Amino acid sequence: MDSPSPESLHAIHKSVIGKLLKGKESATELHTLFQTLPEDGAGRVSAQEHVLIISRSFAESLSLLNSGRVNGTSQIVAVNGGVGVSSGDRSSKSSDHGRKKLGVKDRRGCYRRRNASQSSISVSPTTEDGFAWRKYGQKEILNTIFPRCYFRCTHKYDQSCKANKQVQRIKEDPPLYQTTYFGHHTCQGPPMRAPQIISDSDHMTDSSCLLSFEAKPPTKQGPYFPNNHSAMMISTQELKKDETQSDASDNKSCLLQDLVTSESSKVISPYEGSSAHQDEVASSMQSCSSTPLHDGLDHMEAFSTEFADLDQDLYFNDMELF
DNA sequence: TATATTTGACCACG
DNA sequence: CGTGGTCAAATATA
Repeated sequence: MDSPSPESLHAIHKSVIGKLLKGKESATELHTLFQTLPEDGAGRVSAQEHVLIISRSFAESLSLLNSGRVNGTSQIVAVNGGVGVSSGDRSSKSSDHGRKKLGVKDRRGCYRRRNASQSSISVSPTTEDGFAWRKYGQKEILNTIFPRCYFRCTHKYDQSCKANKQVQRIKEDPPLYQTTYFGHHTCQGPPMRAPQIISDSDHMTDSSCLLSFEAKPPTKQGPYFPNNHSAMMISTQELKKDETQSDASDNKSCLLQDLVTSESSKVISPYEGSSAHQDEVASSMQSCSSTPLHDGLDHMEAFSTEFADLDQDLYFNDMELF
């Protein structure tokens, strides 16, 4: 049949994602606005709920678009297919109650490393995203200040939802979290309201930026995310190294945050021309870092020169994969 | 009592 | 062998 050319498909995808991103940004800004309103009206609560729903709807759509691209190659099979630990499995080994069953070979850690090729990264002052998550692990990660938290969808077992996410705090004072999503929600909009998410965030300002990445299959010089950050972060890591070695770990996080900020606005730009909104997002994020960083700015210069490549790279990825 | 979180163990991967 | 992702018993919370 007359199927659209790949180019026009790319264009359509890009356009759709751009619009979704815009909508989501608006929703989050709206949400932020609500935070500033007095808490008297009951209407505010319901309005906020709507905002959450909208926000969630956008996030889900984006997630679907991301994962839909591989369609057929059941993404992230490694996680569930490989490990295959489900409730039944669990009960089968609950026979002995010892915490350490050294003799018995249980299946802890029996997993395949996640194929990072399917991920969306969101940087936000909150971890709130409207979905119900269940934390299943936390780990100290090398060269990071804060531990990384691992979440799976609450409906992993009852609805076989494969959505997972990793949340890493990247800045302390105004909290800033980098959330990496894997897989998309196949669960039905659960009857639960949003927050059941991470405990340590009471900030509801959901001014997040969603970056979506896709691995280029052939590039093999190690995993797509060699460390704990996305492709975007990879080269920022080098900058970070300087910082790390020099000293102040706090400085490090500031720098990272700054980089992230610029990333966000940069990355979104390929989707849609209008940059006014992006600036708002960027500045709203910037406002999170009240710390003026002289050192960081120096690095930003170096970073910006590198950025041309990064930007292209990212853009390229998106183009390639849509 | 049911459900969620914590945390040490386990193991694949590089 | 080090690191990161996951499991699951123990524990906490509703």
